[in-house]
Amino acid sequence: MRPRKANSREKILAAAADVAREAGPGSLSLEAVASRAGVSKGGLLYNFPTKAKLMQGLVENYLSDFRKALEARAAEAGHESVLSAYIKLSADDCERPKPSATWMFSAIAEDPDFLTPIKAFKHQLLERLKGETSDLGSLLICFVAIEGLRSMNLFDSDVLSEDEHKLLVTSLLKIAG
Amino acid sequence: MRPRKANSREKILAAAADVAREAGPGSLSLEAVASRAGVSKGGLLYNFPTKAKLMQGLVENYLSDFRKALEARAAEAGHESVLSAYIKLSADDCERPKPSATWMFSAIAEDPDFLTPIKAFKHQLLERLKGETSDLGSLLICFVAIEGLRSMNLFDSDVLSEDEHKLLVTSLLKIAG
DNA sequence: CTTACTGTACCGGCTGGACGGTCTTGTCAA
DNA sequence: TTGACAAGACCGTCCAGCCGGTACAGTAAG
Repeated sequence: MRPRKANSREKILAAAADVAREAGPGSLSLEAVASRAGVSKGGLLYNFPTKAKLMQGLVENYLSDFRKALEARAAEAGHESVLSAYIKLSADDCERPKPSATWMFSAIAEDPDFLTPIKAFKHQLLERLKGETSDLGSLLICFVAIEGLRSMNLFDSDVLSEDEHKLLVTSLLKIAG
Repeated sequence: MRPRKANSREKILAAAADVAREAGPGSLSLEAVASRAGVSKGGLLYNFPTKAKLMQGLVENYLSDFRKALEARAAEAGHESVLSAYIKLSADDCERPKPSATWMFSAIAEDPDFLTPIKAFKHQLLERLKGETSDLGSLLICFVAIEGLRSMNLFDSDVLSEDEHKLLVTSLLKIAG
């Protein structure tokens, strides 16, 4: 069974994301995270014995959230394809003004391999989408375009206005079929 | 004998990119760069008085190379638009198996603001492309798709096969008009 | 030609601070 | 009492930036 105060883990994960976002990915230290989470360093190290484990936790948390969100969207009525669900989900994710996954940069700095599960997931997702359509060209465009949207959000590049963002999404949904 | 006329600056810049790529963005230390460049720490600090200056140098070097390459492509015969030149340039850049700009992660870790010039350039580029076409929707798709391609290359995500890469590029060129 | 001076390019040891991880010492619920 | 969990002082390591040197090129007076 999980510890009695199971919320410490999640608080720490959230705190880590906050610190990376607000203080910069290079300032993600154990002390900063602990302090932000309202926990001592020892407490943090108890939940995540190593910084690597913390990064891993961040990645796993991110992936499970992503999976859930995508499944929820895909199950909604009005989506004729997983691709359109993916597009809409990503559009919403990237509409939030502030990037939420800056911690990825910290993880990469620590060890680029931390992102392997995410790459694997993306690959898996693309395979799934391939089975859904016969127009591979359009699928690839949509897939890469979403990747671009997400990366622009991650890098905090606000080169697209709100109107452009909306136009982009409707255009993508159109060619997605 | 030490090369008296050696252009250490460029050697250092190249070495920094190499170190970030091979040892990981988190291992970009001044000593590592100096050693890789065949220069002492003091020599490095002589050319770049601060780590921040080194990052800045990396960004400026990257941008000037990018500008030159784009202008060269655009000037080539057979390009009816800057957009198609941009697409082809990016396709070629991303075909190289190894990411070449991993140092960006180091720069972000140091201070996210280092990438501001790059964002500005991208914004400027988009404005330029806007003046070229009347189909804003297609332009936006191409633009973010390229962004996606580049980010996938940067993250070393090889989710697309070679054939898929080619199909994507031809599809993009088609909707680019 | 030679000696003395000046500025440039580079060297490498040092240090102060930050950070990850360990260890000892609590604390509190059952 | 006990054992899961938390606290934070402490230690070893790493690194950016500093500083006092070295080597050499140019110049120009003697």
